[in-house]
Amino acid sequence: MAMTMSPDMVQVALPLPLMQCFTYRVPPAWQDAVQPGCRVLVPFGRRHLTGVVVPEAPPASLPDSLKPILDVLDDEPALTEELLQLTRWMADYYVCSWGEVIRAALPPGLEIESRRRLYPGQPPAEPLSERAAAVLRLVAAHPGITIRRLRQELGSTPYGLLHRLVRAGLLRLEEALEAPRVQIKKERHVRFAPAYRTPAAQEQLLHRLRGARQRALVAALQALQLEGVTEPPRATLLARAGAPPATLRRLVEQGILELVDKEVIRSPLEAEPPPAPSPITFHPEQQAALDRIAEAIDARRFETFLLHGVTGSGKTEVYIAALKRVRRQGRTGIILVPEIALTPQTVQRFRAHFGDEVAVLHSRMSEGERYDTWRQLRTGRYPIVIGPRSAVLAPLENLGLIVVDEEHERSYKQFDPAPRYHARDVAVYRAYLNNAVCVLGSATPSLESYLNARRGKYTLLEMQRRAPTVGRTPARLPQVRLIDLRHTRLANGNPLAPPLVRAIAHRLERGEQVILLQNRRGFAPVLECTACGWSPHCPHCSVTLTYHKVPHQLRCHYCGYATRHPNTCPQCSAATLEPLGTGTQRVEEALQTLFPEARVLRMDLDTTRGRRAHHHLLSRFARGEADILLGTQMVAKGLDFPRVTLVGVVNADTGLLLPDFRADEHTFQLLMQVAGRAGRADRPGEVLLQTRNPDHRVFRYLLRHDYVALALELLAERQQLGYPPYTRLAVVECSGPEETRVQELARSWAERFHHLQQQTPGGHLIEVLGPTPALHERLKGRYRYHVLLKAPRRSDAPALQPLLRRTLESFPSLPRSYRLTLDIDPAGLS
DNA sequence: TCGCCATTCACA
DNA sequence: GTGAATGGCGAA
Repeated sequence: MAMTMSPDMVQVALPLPLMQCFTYRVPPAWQDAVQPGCRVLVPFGRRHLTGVVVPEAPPASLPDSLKPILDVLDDEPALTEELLQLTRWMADYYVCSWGEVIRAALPPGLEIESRRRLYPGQPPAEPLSERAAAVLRLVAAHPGITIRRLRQELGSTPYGLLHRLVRAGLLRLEEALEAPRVQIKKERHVRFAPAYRTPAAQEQLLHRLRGARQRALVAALQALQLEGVTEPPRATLLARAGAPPATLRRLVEQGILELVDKEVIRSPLEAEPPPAPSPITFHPEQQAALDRIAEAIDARRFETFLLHGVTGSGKTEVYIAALKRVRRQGRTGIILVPEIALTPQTVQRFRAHFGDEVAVLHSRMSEGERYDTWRQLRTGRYPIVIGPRSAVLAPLENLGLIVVDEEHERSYKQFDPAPRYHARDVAVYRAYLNNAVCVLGSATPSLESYLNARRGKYTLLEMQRRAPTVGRTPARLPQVRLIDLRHTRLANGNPLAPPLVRAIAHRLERGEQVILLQNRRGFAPVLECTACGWSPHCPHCSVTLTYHKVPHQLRCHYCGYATRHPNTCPQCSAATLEPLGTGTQRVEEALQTLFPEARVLRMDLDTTRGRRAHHHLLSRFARGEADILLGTQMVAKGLDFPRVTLVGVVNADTGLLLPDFRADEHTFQLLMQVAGRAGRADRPGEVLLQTRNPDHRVFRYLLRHDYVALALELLAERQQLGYPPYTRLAVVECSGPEETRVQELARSWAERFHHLQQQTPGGHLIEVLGPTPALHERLKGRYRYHVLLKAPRRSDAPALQPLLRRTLESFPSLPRSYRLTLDIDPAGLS
């Protein structure tokens, strides 16, 4: 990809789902400033949008006249050549627009766009149609309402009506550029003007000044100077001098003091200095793994390692040692962790070794903090970044290492807005582009990575022993036992069987801690009328409503719909609605009844809404302020708690019953991970699993901590049944408000794909399955149908994307509010 | 014939 | 993803 280009026109990628770039003329004034990777403001249709200049040649055929770029928004390119190359590859691989990928690589909130807003005009002189009156009411209620918002309220955009209302003077339509939501934050600082910078001049000044307040201000600035602060913030100086702003203004007017604007960096890292590093000693397995990685780093060779190490085997120490090696070469590193594991404790472990070379990115940061961190990464201020999925696109140059910790975690796969990328796979490709090393770490690797390792595409490094904690013997793996719920009569609604209750009581007596996993939030997932069998469903989604006891509500976990709990069954009027099944709230209630003295922390989506709630809960538990940590899968990740000696899984079968070919793999991974929380110091740990399927192979292998045996069995099965990682999948989802329409569109899409494939030399490489209704056929008021595409042989997989793209391009445009979304390598059959 | 809506296309 | 042109349909 050549970075040189004819300066009078450029290709611009726009953040829209359009599979093409657009060509713009560059006015002479901008020709020196415009470079690939720069953000530019361009006219597009009747709108203005922020796009990014990409290093592409203009197409052979162009419209007669090109529109000009209106502004260049960056002095330095926002994206390096390397990131342009990476995002380009992602757009090709994930079959989405380059502009959409670029948007994911830039901090949010920077976009400048034009918006059209509506304001009330003259009052209507004659009676209006119902619809026109509705529009005027909306605009009167929300002056400055956007057209998009109006469409949401009305269901469609009545452009004709709007224009007539504007012509009649009943409405005003204004188009304006919206400022970016984030900007560089500046703070006013004060300093002496050049003539007063010497001590002598300042002394003279103090004699000359008449006002006591003016003298106090000058004296305060002098004092601050002696403390080493030559340009204090304005607020600091005023507070110190006890002077009003007017005094300062007068001194500035007299040319004695100057005001300067300084950039302020909003940083989520606490001002506290990084902690002291604890010494690292390596056991032989760690050393061997590190030696292999170090060799590739020293050779500056691209290589991907799968670091398969049991919980507590010391994977983080290996990451740190590898990163040190990379830093000694002057190269940089990215550490990816699942969002949930991104606690201050994780960050502190890296800060202990790398000090303020470490930057953090995560979703709970404000847009301002993210923007500032991104800018500092871009300038090279931080050579190390630790963050979730999106950090794989961080603007670091000279990359030497990318670590993907807990690489099997599904949160690495982006779903909601395109690009639907898998951060692990992007990490491997980015490492390849940089001749860097990629380390994928996990106690229970994804079958994709494990197969890649067995095939030699990745280098497999095994660490099967727990590392000794300093000065102690290594902790043993916890003992896992099953509680067979088929033989245990549970009292109505009691989710905890006697053996688990006894085990909990035992730990409480000894002052040890317990973690309980119940992978469902709320009180009960279903409410059912015992008289007629009716249960409440979401009006927008094809799912039952979950009963939440606090607050007393029925809630949809897919769209957020909430309603009051009905007192009687709306179908038969009986007052016999009974909660079925178990959620975290029910377990919490049971614990409070059984152990009124125990201090229980519940951790699920409902108790971790706040910015730091997640961290607060975990650190309270770590400090011993609670005895039992109860929650959804988020209790499986995160910290080490040395006093936890019991892990209980209230319903280990949740997840096994999902209609997903990865159900067994995911259940095993989750249970292994939560089991690893037990007994990490020198106290032995115990894991109790409540199940109705004690003979299930997942439990069989779990009892023996035997990942490899399960992986081999699952791999053999996947190969036989034709599932990934032996085949490649893509899902095309068609969604919209009307079921028959959605189904029809999905069917014609499948036919078009099939048809195009037949015309392609080489024959039928890709199987087309469906359309079928999605697992939850209706979500948020939209019906969903899936077409599954499958490349049965890996050698045929590269045919998938070009065919998808061609189908997409040749498919007629969809009606408003109907959508097609493509998901390459889907994480689950949702 | 007008107003309303869904459909379709262009956007550089 | 959005704005605007197009054409069919029912009400006047």
